[in-house]
Amino acid sequence: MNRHAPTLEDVAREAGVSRATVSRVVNGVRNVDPAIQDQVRVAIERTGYAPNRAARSLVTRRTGTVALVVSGAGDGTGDTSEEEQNAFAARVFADPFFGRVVGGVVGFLRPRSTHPVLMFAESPEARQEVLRYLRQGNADGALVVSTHPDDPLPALLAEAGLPAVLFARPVRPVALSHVDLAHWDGGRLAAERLLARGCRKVATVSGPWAVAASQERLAGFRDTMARGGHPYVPVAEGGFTLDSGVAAMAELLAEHPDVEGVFAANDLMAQGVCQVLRERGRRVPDDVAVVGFDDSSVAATCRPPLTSVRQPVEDMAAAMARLLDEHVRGLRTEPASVLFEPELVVRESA
Amino acid sequence: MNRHAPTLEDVAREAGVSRATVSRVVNGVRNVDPAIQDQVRVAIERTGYAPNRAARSLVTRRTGTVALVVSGAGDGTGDTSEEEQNAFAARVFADPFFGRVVGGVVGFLRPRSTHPVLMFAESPEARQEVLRYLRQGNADGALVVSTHPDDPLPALLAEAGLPAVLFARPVRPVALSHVDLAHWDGGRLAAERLLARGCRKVATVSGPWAVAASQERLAGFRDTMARGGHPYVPVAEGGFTLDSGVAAMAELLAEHPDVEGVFAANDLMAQGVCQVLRERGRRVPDDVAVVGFDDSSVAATCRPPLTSVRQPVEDMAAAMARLLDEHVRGLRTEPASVLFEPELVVRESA
DNA sequence: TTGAAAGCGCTAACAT
DNA sequence: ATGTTAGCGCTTTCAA
Repeated sequence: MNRHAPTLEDVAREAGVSRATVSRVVNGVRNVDPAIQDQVRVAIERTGYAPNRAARSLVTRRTGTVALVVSGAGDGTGDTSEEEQNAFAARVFADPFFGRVVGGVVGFLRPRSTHPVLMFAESPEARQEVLRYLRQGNADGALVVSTHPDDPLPALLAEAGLPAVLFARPVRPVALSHVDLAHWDGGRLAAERLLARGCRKVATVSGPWAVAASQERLAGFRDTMARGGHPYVPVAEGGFTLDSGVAAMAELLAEHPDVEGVFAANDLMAQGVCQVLRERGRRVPDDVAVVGFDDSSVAATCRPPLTSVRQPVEDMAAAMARLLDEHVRGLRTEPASVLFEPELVVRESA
Repeated sequence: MNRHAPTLEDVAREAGVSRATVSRVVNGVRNVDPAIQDQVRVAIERTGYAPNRAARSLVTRRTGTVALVVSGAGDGTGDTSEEEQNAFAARVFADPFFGRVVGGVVGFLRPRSTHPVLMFAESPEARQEVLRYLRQGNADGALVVSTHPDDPLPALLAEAGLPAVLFARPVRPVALSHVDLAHWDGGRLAAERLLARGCRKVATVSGPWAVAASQERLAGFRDTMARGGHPYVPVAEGGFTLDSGVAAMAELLAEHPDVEGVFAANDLMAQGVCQVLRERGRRVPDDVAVVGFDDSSVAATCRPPLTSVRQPVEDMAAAMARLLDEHVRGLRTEPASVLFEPELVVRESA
């Protein structure tokens, strides 16, 4: 028994036609006699033929694969051990946000029979590896989710002329398409909710200063609070992690023990906020109302469940994949930016 | 300016040698004059050459890619909408276990310049897609993590003669390599800890009956408790989720309000156990000691931090990747099974 | 509408 | 030690 996978040639022989005709049928090109199409299809069935990806890719110069890159800003000063990389992967997956990104990307790609290659780019070597990978034609382009504002990868990608789409607008402009959220509006929604509940003393745990989204959420929140008659809003900076939320809330509570409402710039930090509040004997939402951001899975599992500003991450991720697809297929040549609107999801915490 | 990527031919011309020589240098084959090696390397540098993956793959019949498949047991009776798929992805990523698997896999793969393609196989169509993908030569093999004991994918893979390695021994034997944990010993470790703390009334929240690992953990726990003089241990079945842990503990507490120690078959459920306990006014560990399983990230973030039976998931995942690599390279022809030992990690909950 | 034939860029015999 | 050459399986002009 020959363990060789059947080729176009085999199918052609079986169907009594030429390779070219089989190719046309396989690729759904018109101009093929319906009767012959059937013959070919039967032959394909009988031989168990599956087109060879490498051969096809060699001539079409397309791979039907995209890289999904989770990118940091490691500068290579630390060691790039396997340990460190594991830690990076663990951190990434610990954030429920990323699972939603994957869900959205896969949702778009799968109907097109393509699947994402997962790459981490947290060090200079890892970034070079991403570039090498794309240049070798392992994938047609990259979907990049940066975990850090100083991430150099987008610029490298743009420079190399490799198709890529970013999640969130990069701090320094880069000639790449991206999707983003109207963060200012998200901050506004949080403020409106707290205002509507009658909270007078409010505080906020922001994301890292360096992240543009943090600033916009904060601005939207503050501007709206000011317009509502509360010009001063104490802020503590967090790092989008549970621990940083805990620390920030402890700090806030020390200086403003009379706080009645808190807006945390993501759900993970909001969870930390709730923990601290409970430990200090404050009830949520009776004593202190808490609004989170993202509407991630922790929003639902948190005690109490979090009222949160929903970021339609799945839709945004799917949009990234669509943009990349358009770029790769040459349907789109100029970088585009797609903006999504947030939405308030009311649960128990506020 | 020609936007064509440089080929071997270009490098050869630049270096004044033949394509074959350049190929040898690129692939690190000996028998090449050191001086010429340098010439070639310079030429590669100057041209910015990167080997074309498709062309290489076409002749070597290897892709340097592996599929990382997260597999369920969907039977296609429900709708396989994008929504459902998103939900599956979200559920998978909500479990910190999976992040560790990815970390371990990437840790092994990356030094070899290969990267995993992420696939979900929760429906019959998705499973066929995995088979198709592998048969087309998109990847050399699959690393399969099943979320359900009745997962039909392993058998399909084995039948098709596609290289694959499983996480955990499948319920019905399949001719594929796998890695696994000595679950019985894990249950024993949990029991020993509770026994050592002097807990007399203990209960356990098990994993789903259908999962072999659940039964083994339970058996190890019960046998050891019995040997320690506690032949009867109440059990409530959980589903490895936070909610199921909450429900199971509520049930247990209703029937056994005097419980002093609880072993939950994973950390997520242990977290649910702690939540219920706290809500019912029981302090952990003072009133009730709780031991989790996995030592996942929630073990550390849980309040209180969980004492847990550590499963070396990263190492196990890396071992999967290694096994697959050996199978693909033909270094290993018979299915193998690699067993790992658990370890107790003591924190505050017990 | 169909077939013949020329490559895509690379590796691996084989020849030198 | 190096070069020559024959494909790998597919798509795609170009003819018929």
